[in-house]
Amino acid sequence: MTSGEQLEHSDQPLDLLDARLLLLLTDEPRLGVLECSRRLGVARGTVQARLDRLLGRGVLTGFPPALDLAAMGYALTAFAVLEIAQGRRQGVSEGLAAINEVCEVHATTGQGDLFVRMVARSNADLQRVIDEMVDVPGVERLSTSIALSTPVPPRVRPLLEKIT
Amino acid sequence: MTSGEQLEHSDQPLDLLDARLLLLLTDEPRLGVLECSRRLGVARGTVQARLDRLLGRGVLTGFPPALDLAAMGYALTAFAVLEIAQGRRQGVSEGLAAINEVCEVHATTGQGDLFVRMVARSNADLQRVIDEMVDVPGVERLSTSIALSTPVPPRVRPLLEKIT
DNA sequence: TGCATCACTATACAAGATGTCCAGTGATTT
DNA sequence: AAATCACTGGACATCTTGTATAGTGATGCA
Repeated sequence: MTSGEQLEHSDQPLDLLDARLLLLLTDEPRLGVLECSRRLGVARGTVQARLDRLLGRGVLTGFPPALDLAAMGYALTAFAVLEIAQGRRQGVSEGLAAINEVCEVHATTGQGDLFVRMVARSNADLQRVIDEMVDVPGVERLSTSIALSTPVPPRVRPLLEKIT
Repeated sequence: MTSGEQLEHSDQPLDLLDARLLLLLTDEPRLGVLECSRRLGVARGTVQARLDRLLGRGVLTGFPPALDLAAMGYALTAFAVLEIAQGRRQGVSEGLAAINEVCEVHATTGQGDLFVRMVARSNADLQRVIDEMVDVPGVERLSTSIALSTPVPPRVRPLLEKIT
């Protein structure tokens, strides 16, 4: 009876309903399928199908718990740019991955070869983490900077709102 | 009858059960409270109480949907280090926050003043995003590097496993 | 030593959600 | 015109949730 979304299915990865659903789940991630369907004004089966499709396509990869590292005792977040010996990226990456406090590593263009995000409990602890990184075979130069504040915390919301 | 965790409550932010619970939810985030209690071998009420406590303390901040930006059409991730005019951090941060493709901004020590993570659909699109950033009043210098690969994707698992 | 407190177990019950069907409808494709 | 597709709306049994309560062992404190 109702209906009326714009259905230019596939090709365009996300349509309006997908975006609204993801936005809803972004704001209240523990909502069940039924509650989502009520809020969006569509049938439950539709929400279920959309979620399945998003998961299947790999757009939605899951609902991991978001942890506040600071609240867990990791007061510091720091970034490191490192230059590595030619052809050692694989090995260095593995070495970095073995360090617990290393939260993220990217290979980048530009002067630095690898870019690392890490956390530490204190300055002394950060020193220890840095030392561990320097000790990884293949690491030639490492420069660190500490995050003083985070004016824009990690977000995807604006990209979804753009669709809406 | 059973029991036997180490209960050195509070002070230590996370105990063994907390860590195991968070690890479980990291791996299978859509598990319900009941299923978690079964897997962990504790009573449902215990899991419920732990989750409430973690949420209350702010260690667990929620279960946001994890989106694969690449699958959403944002093929590129890039980082920018920018230097800004003295005393303009607030304003610049707001300007950056207004750009949809800006996913994260940190103020850092070291040469650059702000560090930005952003995404784009293509090289041309990235150019557009960079131009928008340069146009933010107060931005004096901007250098960009593109993420070629991500040897270590964002993770907190190792920090939890350390507790276990 | 003795009592209060705390975290946990174990169980219960009503209310609600989920997984899974299916028939029906309108729009799009062929 | 027929087939296809996404969606609606309803139904059903089964499972989960929110909430409560009594009982147990360990810890803390007077």
